[in-house]
Formats: sequence, C-alpha cells, structure tokens
Amino acid sequence: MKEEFKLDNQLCFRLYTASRLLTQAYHPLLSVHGLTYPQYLVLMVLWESDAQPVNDIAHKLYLETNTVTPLLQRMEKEGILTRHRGEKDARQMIVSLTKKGCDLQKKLAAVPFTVGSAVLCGNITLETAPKLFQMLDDIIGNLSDIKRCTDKTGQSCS
Amino acid sequence: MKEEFKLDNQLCFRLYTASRLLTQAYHPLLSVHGLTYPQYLVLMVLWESDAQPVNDIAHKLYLETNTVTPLLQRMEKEGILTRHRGEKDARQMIVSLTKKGCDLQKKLAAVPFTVGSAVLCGNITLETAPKLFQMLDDIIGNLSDIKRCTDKTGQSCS
DNA sequence: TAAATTTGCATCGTGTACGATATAAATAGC
DNA sequence: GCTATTTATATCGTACACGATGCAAATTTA
Repeated sequence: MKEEFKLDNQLCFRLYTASRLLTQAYHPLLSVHGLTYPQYLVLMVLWESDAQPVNDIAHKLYLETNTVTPLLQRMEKEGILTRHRGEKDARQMIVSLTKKGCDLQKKLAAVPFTVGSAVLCGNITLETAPKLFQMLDDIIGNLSDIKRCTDKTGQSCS
Repeated sequence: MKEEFKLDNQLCFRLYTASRLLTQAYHPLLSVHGLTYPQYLVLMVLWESDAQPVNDIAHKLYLETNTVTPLLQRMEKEGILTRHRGEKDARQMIVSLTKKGCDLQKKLAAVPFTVGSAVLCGNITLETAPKLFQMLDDIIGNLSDIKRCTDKTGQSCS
C-alpha cells in the first residue's frame, strides 16, 4: 500500500484516539459536577454569550441539532439552563444559563489548567502547540467545507 | 483567562471536532458495505493479523472490551467474523475473519485514497503530515500512560 | 394572499464509548 | 490441593453522535 494511501490510518485513527483519551482526562474533573465533556462545551459557548438559540450553539460546536437538543434537555433537567421559545421567531428555542449554570464557571476554573498541564509533553509545548492548532483548524475547515457542500447538493462540489 | 489555561479549549475541542468530521467523511464510503468507522478499524487490525483475542484488538485500538465486545457481536451477526473460545485459555474469545471479512479488504481498497485526498489541504501536505502524526502520537502516548497509571492506583503517579 | 419551500427544532433508531459491575477461567500463595 | 486474587470477557445503564424523518413557524413565490 502506497504511503499516501495510509494517510487516513495515520490521521483519522490518531485523531479518534487522541480525542477519546483527552475527553477521558476531563471526566474526573467534570463528573464531580455532574457534567460530561459535550455539556462542558455547551457551557463554554453560553459563558461566552448567554441566551442563544439551539442552532447557534450547534453551529459553534459543529454538531447537529438532533445531538444538541437532547443534551440541552438533560442540562435543563439538571437545572443548569432554561429553554424558552423565541419572541421574534417562535421556531427558535432560546437557551439561557441559570444561576447554577453561571456559577459552574468559577467551580470549573481549574479544569483547563489541570488538563492543559497533562497534555504538555514531548513535542507538545506552548511553542509548538499553535502549529498543531493551525493544522487541526485546516482539517476542520476543509472537512466542514466539503460537508456543507455535499449536504446541499448530495454531490461533490470540487 | 491566561493563554495556557486555554490550551484545553484550543486542543481538545479541535481534536473532538476534527475526529468527528473525518469519521463523517468515511461514512458514505463505509456504509455502502454496511460498515461503521470503528468496525473498519477492527477490520484493519484483523487484516494485519487474523485470529486475535478480544483483548489484543481492544488494546491496539485503545478501547475497552466493553466497547469492543458488542461491536464484534454485531460484526459476527453480519457474517464478517467468527468468535470462538481459545483452546489454551478458555477465557479468551478468539476473533477470526470470515471469507466475507477478508474480501472486504479489496472492496475497500479505494477508501484510504479517497479520504486522504479529502484531507490534504492548506498546511496538511505529505510533507507536514508526519509532524502532525508525531504530535498526535505524543499526546496519545502521554495520555495513555497517565490513564494506565491512574487505572492501577486510583491516584496520580507523577 | 394562498401555496410551495425553507428553516428551526424535535423524535426515533442504531451504534458506539465508557464507568460500574458480574462471572468464569486461570494463576498465585500458602 | 485449596483458597484468594487476577484476568478475559460480557452485561447493564447512561450519554452522546448522527442519518432519517416529522412538524410547525417563517419566508418565498406565484
């Protein structure tokens, strides 16, 4: 098998594994507060800007609404956020943080530090990390472009 | 928030997103053969070396057996592989490819090429990709070390 | 403005992931 | 040789992911 044909194994499996292991590293830090990693992502989106429709949250996380909706419903049941119909557009469901959801920001302040220090190693340093981020951003940008394109037409757009 | 504290957002969310989007890129190529991406990973392990116990497959994929077992059961039901008790060790479940499982290797020969060419873009080239692989390997190695350590003791080992 | 289309969200079904737990076979210690 | 522990796998419960589909509100179009 030619080298370039192994690119997918080289890349996709590594991304898949690294993602799972890093999410597992978050688990003990988040579960004590009754949170999962995707729920933590939702909180970061809402801490950045409260009271957003489901669609905006989903887009920022590159997720579909059929993934985000049940996730938000669970968080609503936990009293972390509320969901109300939009006033301008009755189709929209506006998601807002409760006091409990806001307070979690302080309680989770140590999480990024803890996980960050666990990641730093070997070739991953504060100096080299930006290069890694840029390459991952390229992959994400490229694949989300391809996806958006095929979603519309059902065909390739190249 | 200090820069290094944002390392987790910078990294984990990117890995999570890139992994999901790349897996989605495999979907149309695999689903026509009734496969999922994790099932494709199992096939690659068995194509490399047939007739392995569940544990070996799980270790090579950095997965737990409680994830791999149902996955293998579904693949057995599809006639892709068989599962038999080990002769030396009756606890082991030896997983072997059927003819259908072997034949899939040829049918899926174009998959790595197709996905690989979809990934190549911007900063991701045949030249820069090895650097990315090395950084991901560092992350995986580091996190799996941490995990193995905490699994044993229930405490940090640093 | 009435009909057709689009948009925002939700429900459903299937397949992972994974922590917790169960069970039987193998091994260790005495 | 017999109990205690470890090991290999499996089961269970919960929470994503996501394709497929449904539905009502908004928008476009005729």
